[in-house]
Amino acid sequence: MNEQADGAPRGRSARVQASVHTAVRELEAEVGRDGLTVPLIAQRAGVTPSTIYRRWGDLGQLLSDVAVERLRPDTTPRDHGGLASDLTAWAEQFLDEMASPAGRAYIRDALLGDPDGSNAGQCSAYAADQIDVILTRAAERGEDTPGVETVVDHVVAPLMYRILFRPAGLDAAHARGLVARLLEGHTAEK
Amino acid sequence: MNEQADGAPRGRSARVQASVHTAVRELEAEVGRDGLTVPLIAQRAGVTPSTIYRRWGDLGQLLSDVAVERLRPDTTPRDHGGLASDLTAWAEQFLDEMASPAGRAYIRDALLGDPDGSNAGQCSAYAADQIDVILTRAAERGEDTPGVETVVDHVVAPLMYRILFRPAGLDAAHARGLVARLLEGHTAEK
DNA sequence: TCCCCAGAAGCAACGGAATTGCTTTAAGGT
DNA sequence: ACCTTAAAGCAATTCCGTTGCTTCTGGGGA
Repeated sequence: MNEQADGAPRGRSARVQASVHTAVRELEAEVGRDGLTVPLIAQRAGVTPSTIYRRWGDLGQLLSDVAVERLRPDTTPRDHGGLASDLTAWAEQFLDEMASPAGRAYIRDALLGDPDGSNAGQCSAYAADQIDVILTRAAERGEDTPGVETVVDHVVAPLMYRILFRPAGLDAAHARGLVARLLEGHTAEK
Repeated sequence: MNEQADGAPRGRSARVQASVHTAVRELEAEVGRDGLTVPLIAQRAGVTPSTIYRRWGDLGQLLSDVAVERLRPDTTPRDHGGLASDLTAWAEQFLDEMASPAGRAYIRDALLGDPDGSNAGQCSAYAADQIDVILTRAAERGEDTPGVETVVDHVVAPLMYRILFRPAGLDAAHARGLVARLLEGHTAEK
């Protein structure tokens, strides 16, 4: 016996996982990030604390899971008709989402409760996937494109580094400059 | 009444701070990063737990302090006679120290228990200072140099991003490539 | 020199989070 | 329809985190 066609997924485990995740999101909005506690989340989710400890280990890893879920892009990058404008728009949006207080908090949580680095890797993969879409589209147009790794190194990494280590003096202009420099450099060395 | 000329600094506060820091370092080596706990550290340091909680807030912030202390560079960058070799050597050493398991743990701790971002800023400042020394030296030789911000964006940031988000496939060759690309790009667009 | 005062550490008690052995229930396969 | 296995519930225990109050250190002023 399985579930219907709606969102409710298979089995008790999945139900628990879903209710815990939504409990985290709800409580995060209600009591704030620092008011979160495992017993509190458990109560809201209609679950015993030990269940959470056994499945996630501790609060940090649970928050890390939820954070990664929230950092997943919900749309594919818009098509602006050219590589430069596609990348620029994407970088600006990326910066917007990640540099906000909420975005920074999610990044921190994701890195924090992540012993083996798999959650952080997932975040990086999200960005790489988005960039890959943009680059593939550009290549199909016949444009000359840098590699995904190059874009990650010279656009994503600088933005993320500044978000984490030097929040001051980071704006859309800087993001645009990074993209511009990347494309100049790429076509120049071609 | 003050202290003698040796390392023991002024007053009870400083003595406590020192003994707590050394207790953290000792216990980190003995019981491992995950075995650390405030009461344990307090006992080793000959201090009551409440003292630590009042001074540092929680374990995370204490570890963040200790981590930043360890991430401070202990030497000025070696002079290899040219900007390219200076930067390359520095990048390789930076990667070596930061990408090791111990280095990654310190970076994580420094970022983690750092509500206002001042510790992370300090880490970034360490790297920027080192780079500034190299660039200034190059400028005095009459070499054409990029700005510190540019080096941070295109060498430090990519390395740090990969350390944090994508530990796999990161080696000295990649660090060298980043420096090479930076200097090409810089002279090319001049 | 002595005393006083502000700040920091010690002490102790309490609330609640984290952990664990055992039991119970649900899901899926035979 | 049963049986097996994995996951959740339950309950008890430990000890971490927190706080009000007391005690002590050490620097500055009378």
